Amino acid sequence: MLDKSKPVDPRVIRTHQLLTDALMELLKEKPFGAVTVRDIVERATLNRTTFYTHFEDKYALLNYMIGEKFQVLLAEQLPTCPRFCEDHLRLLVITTAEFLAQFATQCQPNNFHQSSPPIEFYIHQHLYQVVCSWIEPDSNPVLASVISWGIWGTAFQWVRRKERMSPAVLADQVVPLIVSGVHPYFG
Amino acid sequence: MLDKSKPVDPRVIRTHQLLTDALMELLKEKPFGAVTVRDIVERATLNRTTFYTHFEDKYALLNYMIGEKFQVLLAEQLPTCPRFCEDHLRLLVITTAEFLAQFATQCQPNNFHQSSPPIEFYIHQHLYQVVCSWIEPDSNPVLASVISWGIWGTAFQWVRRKERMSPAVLADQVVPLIVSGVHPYFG
DNA sequence: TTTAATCTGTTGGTTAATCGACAAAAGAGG
DNA sequence: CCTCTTTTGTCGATTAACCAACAGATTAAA
Repeated sequence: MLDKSKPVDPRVIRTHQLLTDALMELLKEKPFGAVTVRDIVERATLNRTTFYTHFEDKYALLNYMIGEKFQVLLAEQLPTCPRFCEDHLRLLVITTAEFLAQFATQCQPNNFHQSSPPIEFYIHQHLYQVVCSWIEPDSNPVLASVISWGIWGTAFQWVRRKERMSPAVLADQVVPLIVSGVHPYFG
Repeated sequence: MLDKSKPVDPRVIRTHQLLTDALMELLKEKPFGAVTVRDIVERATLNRTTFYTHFEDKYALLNYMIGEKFQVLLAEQLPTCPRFCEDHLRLLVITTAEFLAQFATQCQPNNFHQSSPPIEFYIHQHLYQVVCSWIEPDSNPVLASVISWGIWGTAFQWVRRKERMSPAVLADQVVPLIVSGVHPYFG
């Protein structure tokens, strides 16, 4: 996004909604790589110029869309003021897994895994931001990376399996590892 | 409507759609008399000023909406080039009856019959225009009135009945009367 | 009746969306 | 390879949507 602050003008909100809705529809029909900016704006009944006043390119829109949808899911699952603890970490892992799974089913089966870069990559950035908001990222700049990539990678592999355990069971196995891993840093 | 010609600007098309969708939603919840312009624009996520650049008042919007929906239904039922004949007259009666019935079920049960003026009134204008497009209205200015009001009034009473015949049967009874009535004028 | 609140319709100034056009880059097919 | 087509990203000018504010009408309550 060109301007990261939350939009207030109702026209901007509507435009963002139209664009994300259009992209989501198109991802049900063809892989992200085959989607053009023209496709998106035609589906959204918007002018192509308007697209570029809001997003650099289609990758920026995809990133924005995933962030929005992930935030909505997080807001539903997490308490109002989440913090870095075992319970909330568990919910974060479950939500991430469910998000990837839900997204995979929404898109065409072959869409999800064959784009370059993989669509799943875009979720990590938002996951990282959540972890950063929980810990003090300046104290140890690597901490948030290890945690967020650990969660992301595990969920990434998990969602690709045909036979996979439930998100809750996955979280039960992941969280203790993270907690014991970061234990030295929290006494 | 302030400008009767079909809108071409995609923003105008979208605004019209948002307004009619909002009004239709509100009519499911409360009678038209209780719907304010503010209600409509809030539901449509539009500014109140924008409403007045397109419509005189809420009655004009209702009229426009009914016209649009009626036209869509007509386009589905009638052939591409309808004319004044028994077959197409029959389809017109059926479509009118079905439109009123469908509209009545879409709105709250008590909404439909207790507004002032009755919502049904707004359909006549569009019915009249269709009949005018079929005959030569200048030759006999009363002809279109008698036909359109005859169809409208019959459908109006028909839709208020608890136990009512099918639209097709209704048309079978109405059309012969019209045809024999206007027969002297068409030799 | 008076007061307070809401709805209506309008105005002028600001911001976003549209449009046509353009050059450059990327693909497709011969 | 070259040509034809499509896509991409950008530009300035036009139009529509937004917003705050206003006066007058309507309605509800005190």
